[in-house]
Amino acid sequence: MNAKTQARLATRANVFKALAHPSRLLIVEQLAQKEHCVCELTEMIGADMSTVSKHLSVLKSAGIILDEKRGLQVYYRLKMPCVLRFFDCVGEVIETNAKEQWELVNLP
Amino acid sequence: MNAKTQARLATRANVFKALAHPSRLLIVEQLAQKEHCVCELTEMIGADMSTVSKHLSVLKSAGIILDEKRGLQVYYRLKMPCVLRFFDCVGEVIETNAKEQWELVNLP
DNA sequence: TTATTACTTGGCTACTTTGCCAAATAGTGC
DNA sequence: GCACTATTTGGCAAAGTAGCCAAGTAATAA
Repeated sequence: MNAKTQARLATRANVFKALAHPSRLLIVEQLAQKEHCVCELTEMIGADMSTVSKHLSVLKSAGIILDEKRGLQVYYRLKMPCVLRFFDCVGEVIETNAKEQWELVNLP
Repeated sequence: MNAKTQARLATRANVFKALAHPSRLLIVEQLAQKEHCVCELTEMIGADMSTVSKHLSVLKSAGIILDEKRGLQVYYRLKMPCVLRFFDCVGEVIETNAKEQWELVNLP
Protein backbone atom coordinates (compact mmCIF):
# COMPACT_ATOMS: atom_id res chain seq x y z
CA MET A 1 0.00 0.00 0.00
CA ASN A 2 1.47 3.37 -1.04
CA ALA A 3 1.61 6.57 1.03
CA LYS A 4 -1.24 8.24 -0.89
CA THR A 5 -3.62 5.35 -0.30
CA GLN A 6 -2.53 5.27 3.33
CA ALA A 7 -3.32 8.99 3.71
CA ARG A 8 -6.69 8.66 1.96
CA LEU A 9 -7.73 5.78 4.19
CA ALA A 10 -6.60 7.58 7.37
CA THR A 11 -8.60 10.68 6.43
CA ARG A 12 -11.69 8.57 5.78
CA ALA A 13 -11.23 6.60 8.97
CA ASN A 14 -11.25 9.88 10.90
CA VAL A 15 -14.78 10.65 9.73
CA PHE A 16 -15.96 7.22 10.91
CA LYS A 17 -14.08 7.68 14.21
CA ALA A 18 -15.92 10.93 14.80
CA LEU A 19 -19.23 9.06 14.51
CA ALA A 20 -18.09 6.06 16.56
CA HIS A 21 -19.48 7.13 19.92
CA PRO A 22 -23.05 6.92 21.30
CA SER A 23 -23.10 10.53 22.53
CA ARG A 24 -21.83 11.84 19.23
CA LEU A 25 -24.46 9.86 17.34
CA LEU A 26 -27.12 11.36 19.59
CA ILE A 27 -25.75 14.82 18.83
CA VAL A 28 -25.91 14.17 15.07
CA GLU A 29 -29.47 12.82 15.34
CA GLN A 30 -30.61 15.82 17.33
CA LEU A 31 -28.90 18.33 15.07
CA ALA A 32 -30.57 16.62 12.11
CA GLN A 33 -33.88 17.86 13.54
CA LYS A 34 -32.76 21.40 14.42
CA GLU A 35 -29.85 23.41 15.75
CA HIS A 36 -29.13 23.22 19.48
CA CYS A 37 -26.94 25.04 21.96
CA VAL A 38 -24.39 23.17 24.06
CA CYS A 39 -26.57 23.43 27.17
CA GLU A 40 -29.49 21.66 25.44
CA LEU A 41 -27.26 18.84 24.18
CA THR A 42 -25.67 18.54 27.63
CA GLU A 43 -29.12 18.14 29.12
CA MET A 44 -30.02 15.37 26.61
CA ILE A 45 -26.77 13.47 27.02
CA GLY A 46 -26.60 13.79 30.77
CA ALA A 47 -22.82 14.22 31.03
CA ASP A 48 -20.60 17.08 32.14
CA MET A 49 -20.75 20.08 29.82
CA SER A 50 -17.00 19.88 29.31
CA THR A 51 -17.39 16.32 28.05
CA VAL A 52 -20.13 17.34 25.61
CA SER A 53 -18.06 20.28 24.44
CA LYS A 54 -15.22 17.91 23.60
CA HIS A 55 -17.55 15.61 21.67
CA LEU A 56 -18.77 18.62 19.71
CA SER A 57 -15.23 19.62 18.91
CA VAL A 58 -14.51 16.13 17.55
CA LEU A 59 -17.52 16.36 15.21
CA LYS A 60 -16.59 19.90 14.21
CA SER A 61 -12.97 18.95 13.43
CA ALA A 62 -14.24 16.11 11.27
CA GLY A 63 -16.28 18.67 9.33
CA ILE A 64 -19.62 17.11 10.21
CA ILE A 65 -21.13 19.98 12.22
CA LEU A 66 -20.86 23.79 12.38
CA ASP A 67 -20.95 26.21 15.31
CA GLU A 68 -22.16 29.77 15.62
CA LYS A 69 -21.92 31.93 18.71
CA ARG A 70 -25.00 34.03 19.45
CA GLY A 71 -24.75 36.01 22.68
CA LEU A 72 -23.65 33.75 25.47
CA GLN A 73 -24.68 30.58 23.69
CA VAL A 74 -22.97 28.55 20.99
CA TYR A 75 -25.40 26.92 18.55
CA TYR A 76 -24.40 23.85 16.62
CA ARG A 77 -25.99 22.53 13.47
CA LEU A 78 -25.43 19.75 10.93
CA LYS A 79 -23.05 20.74 8.15
CA MET A 80 -23.07 17.49 6.16
CA PRO A 81 -26.61 16.07 6.23
CA CYS A 82 -25.43 13.26 3.97
CA VAL A 83 -24.14 11.44 7.07
CA LEU A 84 -27.78 10.69 7.86
CA ARG A 85 -27.79 8.31 4.90
CA PHE A 86 -25.37 6.16 6.91
CA PHE A 87 -27.99 5.49 9.50
CA ASP A 88 -30.32 3.50 7.24
CA CYS A 89 -27.57 1.06 6.37
CA VAL A 90 -26.38 0.81 9.97
CA GLY A 91 -29.95 -0.03 10.95
CA GLU A 92 -30.02 -2.67 8.21
CA VAL A 93 -26.77 -4.23 9.50
CA ILE A 94 -28.10 -4.34 13.05
CA GLU A 95 -31.44 -5.85 12.04
CA THR A 96 -29.71 -8.55 10.00
CA ASN A 97 -27.46 -9.38 12.96
CA ALA A 98 -30.40 -9.50 15.37
CA LYS A 99 -32.37 -11.78 13.03
CA GLU A 100 -29.45 -14.17 12.70
CA GLN A 101 -28.95 -14.25 16.45
CA TRP A 102 -32.60 -15.05 16.90
CA GLU A 103 -32.45 -17.87 14.36
CA LEU A 104 -29.44 -19.36 16.12
CA VAL A 105 -31.41 -19.62 19.36
CA ASN A 106 -34.75 -20.74 17.86
CA LEU A 107 -33.52 -23.55 15.67
CA PRO A 108 -36.29 -25.10 13.53
CA MET B 1 -31.75 9.76 27.74
CA ASN B 2 -33.44 6.42 28.55
CA ALA B 3 -31.82 2.97 28.59
CA LYS B 4 -33.37 1.90 25.28
CA THR B 5 -32.02 4.94 23.43
CA GLN B 6 -28.68 4.39 25.11
CA ALA B 7 -28.58 0.76 23.91
CA ARG B 8 -29.65 1.69 20.37
CA LEU B 9 -26.94 4.34 20.11
CA ALA B 10 -24.25 2.03 21.51
CA THR B 11 -25.15 -0.69 18.97
CA ARG B 12 -24.99 1.81 16.13
CA ALA B 13 -21.73 3.29 17.38
CA ASN B 14 -20.22 -0.22 17.23
CA VAL B 15 -20.81 -0.42 13.49
CA PHE B 16 -19.04 2.91 12.99
CA LYS B 17 -16.23 1.80 15.32
CA ALA B 18 -15.69 -1.27 13.16
CA LEU B 19 -15.15 0.99 10.14
CA ALA B 20 -13.02 3.54 12.01
CA HIS B 21 -9.60 2.20 11.06
CA PRO B 22 -7.58 2.64 7.84
CA SER B 23 -6.76 -1.07 7.50
CA ARG B 24 -10.38 -2.06 8.01
CA LEU B 25 -11.51 0.45 5.40
CA LEU B 26 -9.01 -1.03 2.95
CA ILE B 27 -10.39 -4.48 3.70
CA VAL B 28 -13.96 -3.32 3.00
CA GLU B 29 -12.89 -1.61 -0.24
CA GLN B 30 -11.08 -4.70 -1.43
CA LEU B 31 -13.89 -7.07 -0.49
CA ALA B 32 -16.27 -4.80 -2.37
CA GLN B 33 -14.40 -5.82 -5.54
CA LYS B 34 -14.16 -9.54 -4.80
CA GLU B 35 -13.60 -12.05 -2.01
CA HIS B 36 -10.08 -12.46 -0.64
CA CYS B 37 -8.27 -14.84 1.68
CA VAL B 38 -6.46 -13.56 4.77
CA CYS B 39 -3.07 -13.98 3.11
CA GLU B 40 -4.01 -11.68 0.22
CA LEU B 41 -5.34 -9.00 2.56
CA THR B 42 -2.22 -9.35 4.74
CA GLU B 43 -0.10 -8.74 1.66
CA MET B 44 -2.08 -5.59 0.75
CA ILE B 45 -2.06 -4.13 4.25
CA GLY B 46 1.54 -4.99 5.01
CA ALA B 47 1.06 -5.86 8.70
CA ASP B 48 1.42 -9.09 10.64
CA MET B 49 -1.14 -11.73 9.68
CA SER B 50 -2.33 -11.91 13.29
CA THR B 51 -3.08 -8.19 13.20
CA VAL B 52 -5.07 -8.54 9.96
CA SER B 53 -6.93 -11.52 11.38
CA LYS B 54 -8.01 -9.40 14.35
CA HIS B 55 -9.20 -6.60 12.07
CA LEU B 56 -11.22 -9.16 10.13
CA SER B 57 -12.77 -10.46 13.33
CA VAL B 58 -13.83 -6.90 14.28
CA LEU B 59 -15.59 -6.47 10.92
CA LYS B 60 -17.14 -9.93 11.18
CA SER B 61 -18.45 -9.32 14.72
CA ALA B 62 -20.01 -6.09 13.51
CA GLY B 63 -21.83 -8.10 10.83
CA ILE B 64 -20.19 -6.29 7.93
CA ILE B 65 -18.28 -9.21 6.39
CA LEU B 66 -18.59 -13.02 6.17
CA ASP B 67 -16.00 -15.79 6.23
CA GLU B 68 -15.87 -19.19 4.63
CA LYS B 69 -13.15 -21.75 5.09
CA ARG B 70 -12.05 -23.57 1.92
CA GLY B 71 -9.20 -25.96 2.46
CA LEU B 72 -6.41 -24.26 4.33
CA GLN B 73 -7.60 -20.78 3.45
CA VAL B 74 -10.34 -18.61 4.89
CA TYR B 75 -12.08 -16.42 2.33
CA TYR B 76 -13.81 -13.24 3.41
CA ARG B 77 -16.45 -11.32 1.49
CA LEU B 78 -18.71 -8.31 2.01
CA LYS B 79 -21.97 -9.18 3.74
CA MET B 80 -23.55 -5.71 3.83
CA PRO B 81 -22.65 -3.91 0.59
CA CYS B 82 -24.78 -0.96 1.75
CA VAL B 83 -21.78 0.24 3.78
CA LEU B 84 -20.26 1.30 0.47
CA ARG B 85 -22.88 4.04 0.30
CA PHE B 86 -21.11 5.60 3.29
CA PHE B 87 -18.04 6.19 1.24
CA ASP B 88 -19.58 8.72 -1.15
CA CYS B 89 -20.66 10.94 1.71
CA VAL B 90 -17.34 10.57 3.52
CA GLY B 91 -15.63 11.65 0.31
CA GLU B 92 -17.99 14.64 0.15
CA VAL B 93 -17.15 15.61 3.74
CA ILE B 94 -13.42 15.39 3.05
CA GLU B 95 -13.64 17.39 -0.18
CA THR B 96 -15.63 20.13 1.54
CA ASN B 97 -13.06 20.30 4.34
CA ALA B 98 -10.17 20.42 1.89
CA LYS B 99 -11.83 23.18 -0.13
CA GLU B 100 -12.41 25.28 3.00
CA GLN B 101 -8.82 24.78 4.11
CA TRP B 102 -7.66 25.94 0.72
CA GLU B 103 -9.86 29.04 0.84
CA LEU B 104 -8.50 29.91 4.28
CA VAL B 105 -4.97 29.97 2.93
CA ASN B 106 -5.71 31.62 -0.44
CA LEU B 107 -7.82 34.54 0.80
CA PRO B 108 -9.28 36.63 -2.06
C1' DT C 1 -15.84 47.26 37.47
C1' DT C 2 -17.61 43.22 39.15
C1' DA C 3 -20.68 39.36 38.86
C1' DT C 4 -22.93 35.97 36.26
C1' DT C 5 -23.72 32.76 32.61
C1' DA C 6 -22.26 29.69 28.69
C1' DC C 7 -18.80 27.50 27.01
C1' DT C 8 -13.83 25.71 26.16
C1' DT C 9 -9.36 24.03 27.57
C1' DG C 10 -5.82 21.70 30.53
C1' DG C 11 -4.75 18.07 33.37
C1' DC C 12 -5.29 13.89 35.33
C1' DT C 13 -6.79 8.87 35.77
C1' DA C 14 -9.22 4.92 33.97
C1' DC C 15 -10.25 2.36 30.17
C1' DT C 16 -9.82 0.71 25.29
C1' DT C 17 -7.46 -0.23 21.06
C1' DT C 18 -3.56 -1.53 18.36
C1' DG C 19 0.10 -4.39 16.83
C1' DC C 20 3.71 -7.55 17.46
C1' DC C 21 5.33 -12.12 19.05
C1' DA C 22 4.66 -16.75 20.40
C1' DA C 23 1.69 -20.53 20.96
C1' DA C 24 -2.46 -23.03 19.59
C1' DT C 25 -5.71 -24.86 16.07
C1' DA C 26 -7.18 -26.85 11.72
C1' DG C 27 -6.64 -28.74 7.14
C1' DT C 28 -3.56 -31.14 3.65
C1' DG C 29 -0.50 -34.50 2.00
C1' DC C 30 2.99 -37.99 2.87
C1' DG D 1 1.32 -40.97 12.66
C1' DC D 2 4.43 -36.52 11.02
C1' DA D 3 5.48 -32.28 8.65
C1' DC D 4 3.76 -28.25 6.52
C1' DT D 5 0.77 -24.24 5.63
C1' DA D 6 -3.01 -20.88 6.76
C1' DT D 7 -5.24 -18.88 10.21
C1' DT D 8 -6.68 -17.69 15.03
C1' DT D 9 -5.89 -16.73 19.89
C1' DG D 10 -3.42 -15.13 24.20
C1' DG D 11 -0.47 -11.99 26.19
C1' DC D 12 1.78 -7.93 26.64
C1' DA D 13 3.47 -2.97 25.98
C1' DA D 14 2.50 1.34 23.74
C1' DA D 15 -0.67 4.59 22.13
C1' DG D 16 -5.11 6.61 21.98
C1' DT D 17 -9.79 7.88 23.96
C1' DA D 18 -13.25 9.27 27.54
C1' DG D 19 -14.85 11.69 31.34
C1' DC D 20 -14.53 14.41 35.40
C1' DC D 21 -12.87 18.55 37.83
C1' DA D 22 -10.85 22.97 37.97
C1' DA D 23 -9.27 26.94 35.67
C1' DG D 24 -9.66 30.00 31.72
C1' DT D 25 -12.26 32.88 28.16
C1' DA D 26 -16.02 35.64 26.32
C1' DA D 27 -20.46 38.00 26.30
C1' DT D 28 -23.95 40.32 29.09
C1' DA D 29 -25.81 43.01 32.62
C1' DA D 30 -25.78 45.61 36.88
